Amino acid sequence: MIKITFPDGSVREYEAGVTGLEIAQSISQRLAQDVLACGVDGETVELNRPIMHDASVVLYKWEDAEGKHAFWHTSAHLMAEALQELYPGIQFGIGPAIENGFYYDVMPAQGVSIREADFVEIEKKMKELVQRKESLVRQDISKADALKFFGDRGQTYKNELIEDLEDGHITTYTQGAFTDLCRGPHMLNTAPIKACKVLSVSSAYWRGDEKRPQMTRLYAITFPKQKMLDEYLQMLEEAKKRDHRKIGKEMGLFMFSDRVGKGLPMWLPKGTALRLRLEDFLKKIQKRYGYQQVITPHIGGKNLYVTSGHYAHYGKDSFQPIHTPEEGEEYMLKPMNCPHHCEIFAWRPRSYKDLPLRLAEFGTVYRYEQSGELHGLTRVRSFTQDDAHVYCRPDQVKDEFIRVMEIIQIIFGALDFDNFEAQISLRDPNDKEKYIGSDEVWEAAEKAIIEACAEKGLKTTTELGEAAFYGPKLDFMVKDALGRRWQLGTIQVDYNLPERFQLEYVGEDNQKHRPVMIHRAPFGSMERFVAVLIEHTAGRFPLWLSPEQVVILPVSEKYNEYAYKLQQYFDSQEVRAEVDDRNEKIGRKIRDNEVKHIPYLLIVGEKEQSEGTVSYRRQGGGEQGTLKFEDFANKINEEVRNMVEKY
RNA sequence: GCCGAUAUGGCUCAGUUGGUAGAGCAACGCAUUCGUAAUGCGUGGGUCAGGGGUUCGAGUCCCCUUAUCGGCUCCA
Repeated sequence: MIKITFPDGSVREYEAGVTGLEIAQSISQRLAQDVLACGVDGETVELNRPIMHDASVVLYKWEDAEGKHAFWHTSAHLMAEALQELYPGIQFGIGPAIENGFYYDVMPAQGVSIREADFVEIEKKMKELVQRKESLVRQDISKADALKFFGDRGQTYKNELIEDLEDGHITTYTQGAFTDLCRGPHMLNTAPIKACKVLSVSSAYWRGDEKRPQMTRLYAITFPKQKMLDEYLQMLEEAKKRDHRKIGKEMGLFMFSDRVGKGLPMWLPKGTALRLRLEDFLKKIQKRYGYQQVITPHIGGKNLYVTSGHYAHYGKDSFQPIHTPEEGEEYMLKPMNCPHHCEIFAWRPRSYKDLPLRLAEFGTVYRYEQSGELHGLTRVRSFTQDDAHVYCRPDQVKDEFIRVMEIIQIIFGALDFDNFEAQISLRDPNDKEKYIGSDEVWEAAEKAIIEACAEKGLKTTTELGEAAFYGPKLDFMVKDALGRRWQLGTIQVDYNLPERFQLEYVGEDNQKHRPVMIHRAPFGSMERFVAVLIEHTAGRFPLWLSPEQVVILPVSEKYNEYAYKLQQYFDSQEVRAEVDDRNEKIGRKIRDNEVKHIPYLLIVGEKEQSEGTVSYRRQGGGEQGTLKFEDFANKINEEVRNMVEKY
């Protein structure tokens, strides 16, 4: 007999060789039906894997990430099986489960392509295969046999994968006529897959290498119930309604023009009002944190970037130099503000008493992003960073880093951005060529970041090889409406630029010392931040009043809750009379909590020339009075500001 | 940059096997002043992304360019 320990700490005894499924059956029939995979001592395995020793066991259902993973991974095999039947001669790459569903990279036979129009056929075939209730059979296979097996079937990509595997650790899974190289784990058979949907087709480089062939990547998702698929698809539709590109267009926040150029956004009056509101908010905080504003030109001499090292790294992939009538004179659109700020630091001799010197600028920069990368406001070719550079003594780095983290926390907190991820990006220790600066300097910078995060108790993930070429960084990542991850705030410790610009300060010892530089941008870029803010607020959070009396009111399930707050102010005939006709209707709807019919996002109470007065009365009795429209608007502004800024 | 898809009035979309551009909303005008999915009547608005080709004839078929969308790669 062996002892099986469950997550709740309870222990049961079973015969050696018992399987996860048998354990589930011993608990309840219902559980046995729902369980998809099991964890044995931390490893997820099939339900029919015999357990030979004492172990801690977790039974995974659909609700568990591991359960979904097994479900989707199995579904990937199912789709591959369908593709194998539909597209003779197709070769398979990899087919993993992902956050929402799975994909399979395939290479159809020469001259064959898989198109959106074929999705229905694939889904049909998958459903047909499910009907056969085929079991997935796991088999250990030697490397030589595996190479022969897949080689005989012309699966060159699979063989390339096998080459990298260690003999003795190779397994395959077979269902019906389809055998795949796979580590598992899987469900015991494909029967639980009740609903499937091929979502999109695109291409992906084999093994992520742009020099390798492009595979056809099919994204799909499956569910144990048709209803769950319907709900998922509906959820996707809802998410599309929150897309900042759609809302930005509808609300008139920003625009693009082919004549101006792709990736070059233009802020319309309402969008500008929103953006300025955010900028003012940050400026106020920065003032409190001892920052000084500076303003620098949009271009800089090419030599500036040769000095900074950016030219060597990005020169060829940037907007190319601007030439003047002067022979040999070249300027570049600035792709970042740091070099300009370094010149400001070097403006005059600096004392240790000047440090930390915190220079802030809403600096518009220009980067030649690959055309296929452009995406709404989130990836553009001209954008404004809420940039600042903190020059400090080496012993001040950690404190300054922490102060920057505080600013980011204030902002994210005020805007209710709670589900961000903090990512520490370090250099790839195996590819030091990519980076500039000495080992000691890198180690000091990485240590400072790690310690600062630990000290602030920030939950972080660490990515190797994601550092900027001049230093490690801490990034704050937020997801958009469709779950795509975008980097917003960033803090970077840099020992290299001060070196390149030979920045110095005179220390207490009357000797010259090199300052350390911290790059930081809490919003990241105004464009991207506003994009993500729109998608977040459209989903759930209240409202914004700019100094121009623009209220942006997002619609969501929680809409009523926010609408109620506004109701307090709009509960008067006079307000209705003051705002223009269209907004009047909206005001009324808010009052009546008639929100289900309102479009995604509204602007309420916008009034350009108002001379009248407003009588207002707070709902539920209490405060009332009469104010000029302007004062009334300011009053609302103030209250909403307090509400939003919370601190 | 790469693979694939898309491109019709301000917006959302129709437009059957190629035969002289349609709707709703918006805008504008008049009436109405309470009409609480949004009053009534009327008006204007598109060389169907741009260019080339096939054809007696192209929004509809073919090619090129541009932009956008979904991914890949990239992201100072």
